[in-house]
Amino acid sequence: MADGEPRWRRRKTARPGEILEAALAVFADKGFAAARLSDIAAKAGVSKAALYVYFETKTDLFRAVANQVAAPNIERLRPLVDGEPGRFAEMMPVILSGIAKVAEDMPLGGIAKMVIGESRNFPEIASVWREAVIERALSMIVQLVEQAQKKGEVRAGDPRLYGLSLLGPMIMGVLWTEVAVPAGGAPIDLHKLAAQHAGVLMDGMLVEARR
Amino acid sequence: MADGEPRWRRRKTARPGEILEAALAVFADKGFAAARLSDIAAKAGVSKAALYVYFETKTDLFRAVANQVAAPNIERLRPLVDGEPGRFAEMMPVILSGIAKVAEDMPLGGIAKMVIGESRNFPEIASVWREAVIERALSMIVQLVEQAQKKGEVRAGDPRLYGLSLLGPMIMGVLWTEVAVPAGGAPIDLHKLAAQHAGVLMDGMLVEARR
Amino acid sequence: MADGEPRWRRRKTARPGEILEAALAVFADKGFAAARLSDIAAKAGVSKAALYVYFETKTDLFRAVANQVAAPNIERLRPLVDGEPGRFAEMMPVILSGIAKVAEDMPLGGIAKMVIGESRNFPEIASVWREAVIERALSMIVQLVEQAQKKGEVRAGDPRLYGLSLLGPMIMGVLWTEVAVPAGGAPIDLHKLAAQHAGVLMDGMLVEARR
Amino acid sequence: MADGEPRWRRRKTARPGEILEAALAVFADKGFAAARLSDIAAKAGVSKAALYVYFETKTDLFRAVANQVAAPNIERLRPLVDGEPGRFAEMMPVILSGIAKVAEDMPLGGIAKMVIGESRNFPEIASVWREAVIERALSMIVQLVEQAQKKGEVRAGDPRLYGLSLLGPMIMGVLWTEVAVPAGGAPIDLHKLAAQHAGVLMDGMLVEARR
DNA sequence: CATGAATGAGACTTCATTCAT
DNA sequence: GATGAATGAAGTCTCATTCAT
Repeated sequence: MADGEPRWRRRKTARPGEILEAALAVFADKGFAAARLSDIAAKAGVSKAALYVYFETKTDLFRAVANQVAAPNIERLRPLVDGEPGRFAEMMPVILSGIAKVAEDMPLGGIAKMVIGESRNFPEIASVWREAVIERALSMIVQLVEQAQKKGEVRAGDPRLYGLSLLGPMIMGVLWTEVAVPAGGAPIDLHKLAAQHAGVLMDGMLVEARR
Repeated sequence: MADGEPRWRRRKTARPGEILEAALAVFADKGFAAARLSDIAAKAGVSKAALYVYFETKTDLFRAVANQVAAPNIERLRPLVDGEPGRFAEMMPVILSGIAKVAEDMPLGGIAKMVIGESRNFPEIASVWREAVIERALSMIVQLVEQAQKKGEVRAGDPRLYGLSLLGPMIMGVLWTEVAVPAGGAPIDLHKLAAQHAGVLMDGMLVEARR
Repeated sequence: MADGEPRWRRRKTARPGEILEAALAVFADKGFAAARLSDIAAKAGVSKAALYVYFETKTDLFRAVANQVAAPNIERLRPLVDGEPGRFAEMMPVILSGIAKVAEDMPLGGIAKMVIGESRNFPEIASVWREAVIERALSMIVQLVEQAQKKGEVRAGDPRLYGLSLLGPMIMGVLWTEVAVPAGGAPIDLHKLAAQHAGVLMDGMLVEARR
Repeated sequence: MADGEPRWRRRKTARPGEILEAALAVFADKGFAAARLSDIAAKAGVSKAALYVYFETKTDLFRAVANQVAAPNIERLRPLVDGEPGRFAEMMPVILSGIAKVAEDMPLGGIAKMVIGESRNFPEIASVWREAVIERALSMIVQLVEQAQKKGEVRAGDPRLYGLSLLGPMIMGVLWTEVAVPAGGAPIDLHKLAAQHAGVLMDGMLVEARR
């Protein structure tokens, strides 16, 4: 023991990332107030005191998590609308299934739950998320809709509300998966939802009877 | 002090209701963990100890709020689908604007936020809400869709997913109003959303160009 | 209901007695601090508030119980030594089996436990019991011993310490029954103890061999 | 404040012991329910929260005190009967004065009071003490008596009851010192009691007159 | 007299945060 | 940088006590 080899050496620089990861998991699971720093520390494999080396307060850590995790979300969204915008009818399924795919890769539901649940207690975080993620996604869609309307592809109507028609079911699907399924609800296949919903957006639910 | 105001006057049966009301407001605002019994007591105009006359623990009170508040929700839903189910195309706008109306009358957004935020910490409450409210609403819609499909009014497709297409935007609208608007987002007119979304559901967003 | 016969009428005067009885049971069982007024009230079949009709505070009630219950104890002791004091050797078994008999008729163990346990918190009660019961009993015995010593029946020695030799095992027996038996100890027959201990007091334990 | 005294200094391994010591004092004095954690903390020179670093609950702390303090008691008893058991008549005074000595070194009275007072509220503790201390002491004596009876030194009779005859006065003496003396009773010299009681046990109280 | 309803004071307990090492 | 030990502040809950009826 005395002059032996240390059993392992810490990956110094990795620490903050590991902590953020652990914190995201716990915050997303429990919410801000119910999350215990001791749980986060344990999950990150460090002492409670170590958290304070990197983050000044619990609130700070929460902010960091929320913001840190917002960035990659935005990046994921960009490719969905970048480049030559094709015909609207062709874009929609791509966008919707893109969202379904993103939801597979990151704990989108947990994050949404966290942001929704703490929106009053941390207005700034709700702000950040609204501005950095939701609003950006929405505005991309609004843009697409407006362009499509100009080209005569999409009917007249408030583009923003069209955005909700478009996104709403996907978000509900994500929340359902996060909230209702653990409570005994039947699981939903987000990709099928994306596909069918794209159909609704294009042709409506009705068979013939217009008007 | 002598022959002054009595320190408190009994309002017997009213008390528990007043407490539940206050508790709903605070829980919906802050979430379970961040809600302080002193806030609830103050808002209800009683002492902290009085809460314990009617509810055994904070958890109990939360449960009572969540359950108590579930019942009227169900009642509100019933008229939306009762009676002769007319043509699907005529029902949809009614249902959607019905939801918009309900959202005006009760703090639907706050409740949703509360239930979503505490779903992991109180799985039973998520269960109750899923079963008593969401699932019930969804199944009413699923039923309508199935009937309409039989009559040839609605295209083939998973009725449950159609339900999400139908409800999703309204729920997103409600959450937007609760979460994003206080964080600086532009308000949404739920009735306009209902109307326009009904159009989407009927005819789709596209002008002519099918596929 | 309006002008009917009341279903039962309360035995007004009995109330305080019933309360004291209930209080004795609970105090003896739990001790002062751990005893809940609600338990006492329930056991007495009255409301908590009713206790305050007869006793000003919990402390008051405790005092009343301790004192009220001290009196009959003293009365029970009197016959044990009253009248012509016979020969000491004949008195001892009578006294000891008298104690055993008293222990059968009243919750002597519970009371002892109560007084012992609360002696620091209620010095006055320890005082009352010491003076009114223990000291009195002891002094009666001391007196007997002194008389017997004068008559040459009993050896020289501190009469007070003789008193402890005499009483100690009976008290230990009572405490054993109250404390150790519920905790799994083998029960003791107090009458047999009284008889055998009387033998010890008279002849000692040894066979012949006087050192 | 700058370069002043550190607010607290760690004494690592010492802490739990110091806390137990303080807790013993307070519990023995007040009983479980009436003991305040703040008193214990103050007496131990730590914050209330520090108690929770070492003990999960007040109950836990109480248990630890009762058990921790039982062990040394047992050790103290062992030498009293170990080794060649001499003649019974010679052992008795040794045992009794041994008890008197133990009572000088540790707060035997306080502990007894505590255990007796909380026996109903903490049956397990009464069990531990009965089994680990009382029963053990008693059985040692019972053994001695039985051996002595075989050798013809001690009269026939229930050895267990002889045990009570032997121990009872010492225990009463200890309780007297703890309970009655602070309430105004005349102090007792436990060593004198031991000596005189040993005489009683050997020869009885009577001068000549047998029977 | 009796009580259901209400409360103030205070207890135990938790937890984010800090300090000496 | 990292941590075990410690704590202050605050929260939930209990309970003796009071008040209007």
